[in-house]
This record gives sequence, C-alpha cells and structure tokens, in this order.
Amino acid sequence: MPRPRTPLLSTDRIADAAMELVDAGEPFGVNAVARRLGVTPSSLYNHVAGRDEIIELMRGRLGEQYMPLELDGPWDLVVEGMLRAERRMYAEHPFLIPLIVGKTITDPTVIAGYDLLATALSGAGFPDDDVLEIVAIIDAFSIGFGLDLASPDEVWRPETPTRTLGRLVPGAQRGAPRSDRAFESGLEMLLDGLRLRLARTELD
Amino acid sequence: MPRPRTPLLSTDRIADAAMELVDAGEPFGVNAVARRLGVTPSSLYNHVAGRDEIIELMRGRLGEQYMPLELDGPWDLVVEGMLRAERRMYAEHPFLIPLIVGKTITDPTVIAGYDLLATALSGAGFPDDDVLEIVAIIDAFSIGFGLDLASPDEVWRPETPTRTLGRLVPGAQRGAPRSDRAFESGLEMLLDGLRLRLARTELD
DNA sequence: ACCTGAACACCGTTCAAGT
DNA sequence: ACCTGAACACCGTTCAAGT
Repeated sequence: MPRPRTPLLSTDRIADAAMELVDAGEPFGVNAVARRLGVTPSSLYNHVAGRDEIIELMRGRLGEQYMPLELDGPWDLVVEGMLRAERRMYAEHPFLIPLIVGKTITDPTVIAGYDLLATALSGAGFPDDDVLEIVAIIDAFSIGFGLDLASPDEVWRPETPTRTLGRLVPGAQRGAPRSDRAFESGLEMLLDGLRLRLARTELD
Repeated sequence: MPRPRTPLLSTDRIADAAMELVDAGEPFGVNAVARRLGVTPSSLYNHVAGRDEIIELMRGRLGEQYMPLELDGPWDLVVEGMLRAERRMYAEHPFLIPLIVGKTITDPTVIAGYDLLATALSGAGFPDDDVLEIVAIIDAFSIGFGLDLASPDEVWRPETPTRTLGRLVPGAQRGAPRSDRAFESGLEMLLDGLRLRLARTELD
C-alpha cells in the first residue's frame, strides 16, 4: 500500500501516538510509535528526522497545552505560575520527564514560556547577570521535583540495618501525595529565598 | 579461550570499566563495557545480572568514594555536607546522572548516607512525618542541580524572537561555573528555608 | 510526495558447549 | 566456575523501489 492518496501520517499524528505511548507507560521508541500507527518505522522518516525530533514534538505539544502565556502581574506570581504549570504537566505526564531532561530546548512555545519568566525577573529588578542563574535554579527545582514524581514508589530499599530510614520508609506516604507535599514546601522556600535575594539586591 | 585458570572478570573490574566508559562520555551499555574489557558480552552475565546491576555497581562505587559517613554535628551541617558531597560526585561524573535517576537505591553505602541524613533531621526535632519529605526535597534539589550540570552547554536555542532570553543567552556564563553559582544560591535558600521551617515547628 | 520492505549496524539477554 | 559463540528479539536509521 505505497503512497496513499490521502497521507496516513503527519507530525501531529506522530506526536499524538507518541504521547499515548508515553502516557501508557510503555517503552518509547520509533518502532513502537510506528506500530501504534499501524505503519512501518521507516515511514516516519518522511515526516520527522528521527527519535529526538519526536521527543521535541511532544515537548512542544505539552508546551502549548500547559504554558501560561498570558501570565502577567508581579514577578513572584509569574514564577509561581510557571512552576505550577510545569508541575501539572509533569504530574500528568510523568513518563515524559526522563525523555526530555538534558536535551536542548528549541520548541517556540516552551522558549516563549522561559522568555516570559526571564522578562518578569528582569523587570522586577534582578540584575541581568542573575536572571539566567535564577531561571536555572527554577528549572533545577522543577526538574528535580518532576523526577521525584516519576521515580519509583520505592526510592530506597534498605537491605542492611539502618538507624532511621528503615523505620520511616514503611509507614511513609507514597507516590503523588508525598511528592506534592514536598513540592509545596520546596516552592515556599524557593519563593521566600528569591524575595529575600531581591530585597538584598535593592539595598545595593 | 574458555575458562582461564585465573578469572578475567569480577564485579570490581566490570565497575571500573563501566566508570571509565561513562566518564569518557561514551554511550554506556553492556556490549560497550565488554568491548572495553576485551571480552564477550555474554561473559559479563557470569558476574552481574545485567545492565541495571552494572549501573547500581557504579552508584555504589561512587557512594564509597564520596559519601561522608563520618559526618557529624549540627543537622544543617549534615545537610550541607551531604549536598556538597553529592554535588562533587555529580560534577566529577556528570554522565552518570542520567543513568541513575529514577532507579531504586539498594547500595548499602548510599543507603547509609541517606540514613545519616534522616537521623540528623530526626534528631534535630523535625517530626517523623516530615523527615522523608525533607529528604525528598534535598534529593530533588540535588538531582535537579546535578542534571543542570550534565545538561548541554546550550540549554535554550531560541529560533524565534524573544523579549529577554535571546538578549541574555549569548553573553551568559556557561557550563560548570554558571551551574556552580546557581547551586550555591540554591543551597543557601534551601538551608534558610529549612532553618525557618524547624523554628516554626518548635513553636507548636 | 509518501509508504513499503530489505538491509545495516547496533542493542540486551539466554544458553549450549567447552575446559 | 567462567568464558565463547551462536542465537533471539529487539533497537534506530538508510535507501531503493513502487505508485
């Protein structure tokens, strides 16, 4: 069945299938995406350059869905809004996280989100030299807690005696609720820390 | 050359070869490790269960090297010591980070490190219910900044006009120095935040 | 322009065979 | 006990062939 009169594939359809795969927790790959589309792996290469581009397509897809582009107002609300948006995104698509970490971001929507953040920080009075550093902090925070969300229910499996860990682990809250509490506490610390830093900056 | 009278392999030798591979930035894999050892991939299975166990061997290897097991004193110094130890570890072996994130920790030395942390927090007066949450925060922090360190020099590549990002990115500090500054700022915020939290807890 | 099918160079893992 | 070599079921990617 070569060359159907109406194309079977498109970057959109490929992104959809990839997201379905990832959200189902199944191993992501070019071949798996092709299988889900009922198509030969090589067909995909008529639409995307390869595995990495499919991942970037997914990042863009989620960027459009979650990035709060109209966010306005005080800088700390922008920071909080951005972090909560990313948090929701990661919480609803945890299996995507390991795929996107450490890959250069090119998707325009996601770039626009970071630009919004940088603009808010810059406008608030953070020095130019500090803005990207703070964005990096926010990003580290977001990725770190995202991975916490994606990590296995069992983070530690002590096989030797411990003083405290072994006592706490069995009764501890698991999964999303525990991770959510940690995120909220961390968010509070981060915002307090940034406000303090800005106040100090303004003293100079 | 089957069954040499003195074994060619051991978990130690395998871990060494794996670390060399990872530190050189070459793609990690069972086959690649075997190649570096001048041995058939299947030989490795006489010593390890598979790919994941080799990764856990590396975690253990670094745990022994970096975990400050004698760390004692005030809880906040324990937290700082642990974070700086992990930071050094990640900085010196950045390519390991993507391999270990999200995998259950079983290595006794690394478990002992987390136990030390949990014991210090518990002893400082943080409620049992909070300790693992705080450990999770510390971990998220550490992993987040670790990945920042491992991430490409070029985190963002804006291909469309931006208001602020495009202006800041070209002149910005790159690589380890930028990441180090971000880590130091983040560490300060985290410690301040935790001290505040403990003070609030003690008021109740 | 867009899909198939064969091909290539890889993976990780299993297992019988050899000493 | 410990290594080899063949085998299996996978990868991601390329490319000629077909319409």
